Amino acid sequence: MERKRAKSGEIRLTEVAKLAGVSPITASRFFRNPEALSPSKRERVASAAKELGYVPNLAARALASQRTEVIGVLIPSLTNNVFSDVLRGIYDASEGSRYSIQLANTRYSILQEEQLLRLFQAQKPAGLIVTGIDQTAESRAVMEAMNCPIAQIMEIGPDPVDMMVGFSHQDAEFAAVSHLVTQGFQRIGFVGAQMDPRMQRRFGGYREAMKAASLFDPRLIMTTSVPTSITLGGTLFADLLSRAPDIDAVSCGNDDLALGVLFECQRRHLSVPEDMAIIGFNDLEFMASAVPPLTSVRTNRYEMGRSAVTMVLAAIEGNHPPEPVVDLGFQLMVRQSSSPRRP
Amino acid sequence: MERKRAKSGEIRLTEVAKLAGVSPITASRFFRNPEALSPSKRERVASAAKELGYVPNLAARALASQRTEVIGVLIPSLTNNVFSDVLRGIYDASEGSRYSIQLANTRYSILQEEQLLRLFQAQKPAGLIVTGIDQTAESRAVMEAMNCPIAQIMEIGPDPVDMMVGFSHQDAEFAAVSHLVTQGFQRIGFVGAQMDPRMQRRFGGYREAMKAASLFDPRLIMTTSVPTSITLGGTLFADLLSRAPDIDAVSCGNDDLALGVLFECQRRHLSVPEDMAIIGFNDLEFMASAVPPLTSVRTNRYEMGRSAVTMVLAAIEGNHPPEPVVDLGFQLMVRQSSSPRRP
DNA sequence: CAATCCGTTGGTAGCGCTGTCAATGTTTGT
DNA sequence: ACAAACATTGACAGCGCTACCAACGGATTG
Repeated sequence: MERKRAKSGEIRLTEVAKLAGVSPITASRFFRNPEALSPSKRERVASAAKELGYVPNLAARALASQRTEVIGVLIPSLTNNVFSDVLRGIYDASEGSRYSIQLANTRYSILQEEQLLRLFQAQKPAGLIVTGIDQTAESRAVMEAMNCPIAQIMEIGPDPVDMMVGFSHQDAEFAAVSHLVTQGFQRIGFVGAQMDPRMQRRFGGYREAMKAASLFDPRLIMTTSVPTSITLGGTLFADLLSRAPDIDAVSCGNDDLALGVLFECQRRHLSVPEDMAIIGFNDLEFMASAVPPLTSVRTNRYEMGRSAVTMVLAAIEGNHPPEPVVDLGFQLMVRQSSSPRRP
Repeated sequence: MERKRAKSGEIRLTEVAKLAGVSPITASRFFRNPEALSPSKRERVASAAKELGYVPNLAARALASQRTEVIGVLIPSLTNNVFSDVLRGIYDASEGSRYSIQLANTRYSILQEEQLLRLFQAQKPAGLIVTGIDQTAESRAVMEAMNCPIAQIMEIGPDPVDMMVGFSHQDAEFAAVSHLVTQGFQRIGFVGAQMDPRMQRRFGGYREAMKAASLFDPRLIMTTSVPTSITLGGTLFADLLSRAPDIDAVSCGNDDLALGVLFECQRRHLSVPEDMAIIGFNDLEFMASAVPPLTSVRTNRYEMGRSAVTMVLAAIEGNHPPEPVVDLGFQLMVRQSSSPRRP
């Protein structure tokens, strides 16, 4: 008995080939590299596929070719606005390519990351994008064994697994705090939440800038490992104020915290920046439209996602970028909330 | 010559089986249904797999079993905070199950949705979650042909493709506007952006509530198809004010717009709610901590994502829920921004 | 005019796993 | 004690596609 449309009711490549009057392998080539066919056959296969409504079986393709067309992406949070921009860049850049994105959420846990990495291993992705540079030794080992291009994003540092796209959080925060110092502020507080590695590096930037200006005082620091939120910004700022009532500025580890601080200032009738200067980090959309507009450090999040995918895609094609570490930098967006202190 | 670790350097199931001294099929069963093995063999296979560091080949599994362990998810935006909550629910609920999430972004385009749906078709997902109820006829046909559980989320309506989890945007907005009416406001404006189907239904709720109170006036409406943002809220509100300077309240199609309106009020030194009441939609985190706290309609976004996955998972196991349409409702969160109008 | 090359096409043989069904032991009921 | 029911295991035959290599014809070359 002829074997035909055996189990599944799906159209197979063989059917298409038969209708087009070519061998299955020629039909197969049509879907992967149409230029290799003569125009006449190309035409025939195309119309046969359309007529039958053929949909290639990805599992069979992956099994036969020993590779997938999936790029794995590991991010630490789905809630944080920062990552939605990165993701948008990632999805945008992957569009049009044959590759699809497989997203996983580590929830800021390097152990979860390790586990997810092993899960990805089973999929043999064509490429990988991971957040940050603080993987466990085990995670690094898995990545190195994975034999596919890997981009670490959000930060840059020495010793990339493969490629990196990011910027120096420490330098960026250093610039932010130095700006406040230049504007004449002296008692500059720091408010931080979540305290993931990037937040810690930003805190490092704050510390170095304060020390460089001989203004460092541990009482000016208010951090927590609680996940960040706007409300939390207000709470932390309130705590900070009760400990150090003489602060004249706050550098916030991110923009959500900064907005929370602004609201708390409004609640206490502290004018910004006259009574309290505020600076945020990331330059989310609301920073410019807040009242007063809030100074922040713009980070190129969308571009980071885009570049990471572009680099991974190029590497898959064999074109590893000459320089594996790309620094996307940052821009200090000076706004009213950090206007110079009155003399 | 013996065929062994043929092309790829990967460990195969056969190797594990050999080391464990069982047949490949028994080893296979170990990974899918360990309870079916006798304790001794289970033990042997487990240790053999561990020793060799075996990772199952998902493509081969999918090909042989004619199904995948992927749940496809279609959402219209990665930027909108609303969807990050839904996504969090989706990812949280899928964790622990064997299923992984495949996310795709339609960018509010039903044509893009159609295309992505066809792309998903090729993957034969085990389940599908799509946003909204306004698919094209073509999309519906693809979904119906897909032969897997499908949940439509965010909204509810008649004629589900399979299952639905959501709430009535029209009823929710109706409740919001009725609340403003009850509080004594008369010239209630509406500000809307993006104008996707859900925003349009919310607008419908506004219109009905205003008509019911004999307060409807087309000059009170300011909408645009431009994607939503906080800044846009301010702009639209400014436009609205110049057209209808006598408005005493604004109902915003979402919270971002509401925050933009609040900022614009602050800029113009309009007190909220004395000069202008504000009400938002979704109850994002910042609504409660704004100054003054902003009234909003809480929607159960996280729960929506969770339920959708739970229902799809159950349906995959053959337990379709008795009631295919689940209404998660909404709660009016009354805060200071809609305090009663002075007599 | 033969030798060589290239572009195009097809045949064969798996890729690694699981569905099906039969075979084997093992317990239960009467 | 014997049949019947159950639990456990294995053999076989693909799942739909592509890598690899060979074959073919026509164009190009010396």
